[in-house]
Amino acid sequence: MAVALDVFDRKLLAEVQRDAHTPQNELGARVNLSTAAVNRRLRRMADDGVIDRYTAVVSPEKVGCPLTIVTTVEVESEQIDLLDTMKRTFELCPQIQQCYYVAGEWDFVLILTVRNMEQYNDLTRQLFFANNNVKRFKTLVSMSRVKVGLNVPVELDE
Amino acid sequence: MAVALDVFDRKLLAEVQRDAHTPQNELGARVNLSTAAVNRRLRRMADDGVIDRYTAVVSPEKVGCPLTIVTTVEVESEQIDLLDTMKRTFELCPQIQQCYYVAGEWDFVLILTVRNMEQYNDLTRQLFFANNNVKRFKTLVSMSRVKVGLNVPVELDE
DNA sequence: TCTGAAAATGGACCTTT
DNA sequence: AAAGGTCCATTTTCAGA
Repeated sequence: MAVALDVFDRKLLAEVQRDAHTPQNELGARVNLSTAAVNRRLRRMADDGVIDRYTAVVSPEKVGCPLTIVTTVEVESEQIDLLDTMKRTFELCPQIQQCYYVAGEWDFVLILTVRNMEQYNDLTRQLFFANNNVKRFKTLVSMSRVKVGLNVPVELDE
Repeated sequence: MAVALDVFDRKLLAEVQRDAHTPQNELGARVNLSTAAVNRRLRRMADDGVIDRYTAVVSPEKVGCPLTIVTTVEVESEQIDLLDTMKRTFELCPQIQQCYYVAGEWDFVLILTVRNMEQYNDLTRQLFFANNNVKRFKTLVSMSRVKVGLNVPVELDE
């Protein structure tokens, strides 16, 4: 599953996670590699799935979704097909940025981005109250997005 | 805080959140706009902070960080400077992808990406056990990353 | 919106290990 | 073979008319 990555690859990953718009010649200067080599490595990592995709990170506040909410969900039954339809529902809900199926006190952890409390309230009805398989859920309202990203740590030494 | 966005802007945001490497002429074709118009709109949204940054999404599994963990933390005291140093500590930890300061049963929700349980265990020592202001914390180990992203929902109608 | 210059990407080809 | 470098064609970005 994991892919062999040398120091150059890891440095490049750190750079493009920080800023994917850095031109390849600039990246080359930073990691000590020609533009062409940078190009090849980035392409290879994209082909290998090491780089999953490139994306624009949008500010939720600026587009009118200032409210971030973390919701934990406990299900009634962990029957496979019930879980699967539940996962699908969560995946399809645009306000759900992230959904983790977890072991522990809860079954799902959701990260939501919503316009306001009313919208969240509506969503709880659709997603939880209307779903027989939701035993209970807990809402944690974010007061501050202290750190937000999907950056994966990479070792830069050696 | 929020910025006025028309349908074109919102469609563009949806596109670049999906794939930031789509060329601007292609984007133009999709939303019915000239390349130059797309260029200007994207630049303006970046200048306005609507688009915060561009980033490469790296697969944690492929780089040897297959374990995602959600941790909730309750603090002893909510004294401002204690909270601030705590936030700073979380921000600086590379394995913490996300940190939300929340209202409710817990004070912080963390999303971590780690190599293995041992590394997580080490981190709990550093971050929680060594910190007097951590009253308790709970660990939820992710069995499946059902949906992962930072996509912000945008209305495409009208 | 169109046109064209500047910048960036990515392939061809040769060299090194 | 695998990976680097240089050079060149193509594509993409981006500003001026």
